Amino acid sequence: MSKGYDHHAIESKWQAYWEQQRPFKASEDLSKPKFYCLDMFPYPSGSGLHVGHLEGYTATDIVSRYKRMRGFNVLHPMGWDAFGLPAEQYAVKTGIHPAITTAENIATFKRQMKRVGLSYDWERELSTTDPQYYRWTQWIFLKLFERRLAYVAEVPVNWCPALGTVLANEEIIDGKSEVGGFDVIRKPMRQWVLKITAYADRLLEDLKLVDWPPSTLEMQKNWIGRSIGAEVDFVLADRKGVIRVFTTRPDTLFGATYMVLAPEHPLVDVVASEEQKAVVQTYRETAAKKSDLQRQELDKEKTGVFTGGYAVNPVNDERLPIWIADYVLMSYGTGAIMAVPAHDERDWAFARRYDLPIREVISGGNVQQTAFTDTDCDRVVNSTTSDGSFSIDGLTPSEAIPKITEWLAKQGKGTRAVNYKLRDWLFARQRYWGEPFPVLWVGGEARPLPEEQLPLVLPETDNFKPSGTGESPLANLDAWLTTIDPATRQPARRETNTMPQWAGSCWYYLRFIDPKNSTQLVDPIKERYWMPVDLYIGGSEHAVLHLLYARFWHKVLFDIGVTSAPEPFLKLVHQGIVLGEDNQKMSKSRGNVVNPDEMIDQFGADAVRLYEMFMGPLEAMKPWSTRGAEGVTRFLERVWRLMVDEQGRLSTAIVSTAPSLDHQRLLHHTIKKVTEDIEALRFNTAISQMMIFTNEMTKAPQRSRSVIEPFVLLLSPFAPHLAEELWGVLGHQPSVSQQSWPIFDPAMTVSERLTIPIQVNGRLRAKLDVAVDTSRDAIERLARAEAAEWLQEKEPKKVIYVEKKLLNFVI
RNA sequence: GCGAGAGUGGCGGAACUGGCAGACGCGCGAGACUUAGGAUCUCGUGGGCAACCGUGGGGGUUCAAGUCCCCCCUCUCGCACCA
Repeated sequence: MSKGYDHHAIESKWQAYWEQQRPFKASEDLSKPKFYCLDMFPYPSGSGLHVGHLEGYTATDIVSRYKRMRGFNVLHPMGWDAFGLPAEQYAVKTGIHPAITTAENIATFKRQMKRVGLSYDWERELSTTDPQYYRWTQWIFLKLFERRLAYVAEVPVNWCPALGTVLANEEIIDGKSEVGGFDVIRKPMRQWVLKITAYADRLLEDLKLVDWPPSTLEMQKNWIGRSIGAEVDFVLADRKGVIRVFTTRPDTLFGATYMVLAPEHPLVDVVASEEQKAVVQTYRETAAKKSDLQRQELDKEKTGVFTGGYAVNPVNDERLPIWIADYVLMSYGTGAIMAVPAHDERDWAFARRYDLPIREVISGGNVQQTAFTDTDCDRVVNSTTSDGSFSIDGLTPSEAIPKITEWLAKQGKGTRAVNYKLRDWLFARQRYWGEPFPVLWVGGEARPLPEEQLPLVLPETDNFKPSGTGESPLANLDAWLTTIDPATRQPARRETNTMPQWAGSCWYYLRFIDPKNSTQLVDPIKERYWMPVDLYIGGSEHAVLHLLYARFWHKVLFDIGVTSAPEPFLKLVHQGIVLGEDNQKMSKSRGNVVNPDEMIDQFGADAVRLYEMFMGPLEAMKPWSTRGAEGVTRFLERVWRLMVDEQGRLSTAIVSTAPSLDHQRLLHHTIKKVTEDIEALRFNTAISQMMIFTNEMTKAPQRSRSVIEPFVLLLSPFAPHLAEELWGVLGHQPSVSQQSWPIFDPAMTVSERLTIPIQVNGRLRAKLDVAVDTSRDAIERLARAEAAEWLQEKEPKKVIYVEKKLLNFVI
């Protein structure tokens, strides 16, 4: 049997070498240029690594290996986002402590990552569940609390009376509990909330500083949902009180014909007349029973009832009937609107249904037929006060908006206002497997735990079932629960909520910089050196929440001087979803899941890495193809045979003599292409070029070392095990990772002959093979001869010559 | 409905600022070496007999359009009564 390319032997050999030599450690020498290359760290689930994970991890690994060879000090770490619901649910079912499950899963993930040859600096490994880590998560919470960015509010939770527990959104399917299928209702409970809205403007503004995919930027902007308009006060007609509304269209104020309060609005009771009280009450109760899902149902006919009350339009003193309707949400703006049916689709539909007047105040549409919402080209009409002292008639809406806003402000009836869709962040979970809050309750007041008492360690228990009161399982642990407040020496009860999974992932990139620091979250000198993250790769499912929460915490940490850069992640890329061979999403039920371990057994880690990158553009969604993996395996075998003979020795085709000019050019072109493609994360085309190189060299009976050796280096970030082995076969000491990245000579990337396509009227008619320095005249003369058949002896009207590119006769 | 991205051979996909459409790989076909080939190597492979036709469809700009402009269709992702 011949000694072919044995990926099993080669890969385990070099993995053992890396394990021992640790060549991927980030250096503490802070004088070198740095590159921080980060993956979104995974939740270590029971099912192990997925080929989708591997796509992103391979991409960052190639960049990291490449950057090291370019002389950068590279920080490429990995850790575990290990708190979370699945381990806890498993514990409830089996009684096995989540810490045990988590440790096992981490071991699996780590083993798989090492098998793929990912060049992480494992000395920086961290887990969010480690008290030495979550000590600092708790510390950040104390800072948020100190700055009044963490507060307690009554917030509705998903309460399942049958199960006696609070449920996470993920545990509810179609309004029923996932377990048992019981009803779930909304019930207000005391909750910790983080004031992310205080950072809304900066979170929006600073998106200008980052290089992120447009869709992700857009999603963040929409989530923050900033809109500029005015708040306007409408005085109640027959009672004391004021309804304040938010509107983005104060220019349509003269067109308001009724008002709407959200059913939960506190003024409803004040406004409702005696005769209407009963209907109003019924409507409110129906609305309250509806789930969010039902209330948001599309195409639903709008409903509402008249309250019997009236308010006064501040611009014309008109009496406007006040309605309640569930199309107005208590959670946005002021929970009340002025309705302008002529120029708002929702108000128009509602007015039609309940026969309310529609008054046109912007010309250009037919408001009896449909709402006219354009603001670009048309004019304001019917908008002058009865005494004529104020008018916006004749202006365009965009001119009218500032004018009327200013006027309202002068009259004390309104003000310019900015509104956000972004809500404060509900930060508490009624769970065991999360970070405990460093908070004590003393006489109904929340008191922070002193910093010296951190970490507040999650207490041991074997009962992971919920307490039955809606509190977390921690409420069952009396010995842990009751304590003494160190400040006042009074009896205290610990906070029983834990933090959501997002908490640990909000700042882990900072801890990788200085993972063992026991006195600080991160050393400021190291932080200034390493931050921001230069390249961050992970799934687009985190486009909003994780990335928004992390940016929020980062900005708070920036404000207290822990971080030095305004934004944490400079460049962000989402790897595309890897579909099954059937072009469907991979799922156990479809049976189309590709197991990375099996693929590595069959083809080897290098082939799997290479195929992951060769499938297509990193960001695109694309199907897995085992045939395709075979294809790149053939490529690696060809590379092997380029240098190694059948006895496993250096091939006699490898020579020390100078290469041909063609081979030199091919090499330099390949260096250029691979280098530029890695920089632009176009790994698929980099691999194509290496295939072209290999195909050419396979044909050559003599392969010069001076072209083969640089090629092995180019291949090394992609197929590191094979590259190390070949480097050894070529007679060099390990490791390729210590070699410098090859440099191309621009002079060598241009060839001495050119093919000039000859067109007649833009159609390709001939091709000319000429020396690069052939003059235009000479080319044209040759071209006329070549294209004579098509020119038909006519003199072309025009001859277009693009330098070294093309020649086109126009006849 | 709104927003973002995308539509190229039998398949995955190339084509940097408008300049040879289909690189590279898969699949397929032929040949070579072989007792043998599901190994390896070489050659071929968008359609059409041809003139020609071809980058979702229809217009346009240009000497020249996958690439730029206008209209439309389809798919993916996100948001969805946000006043």
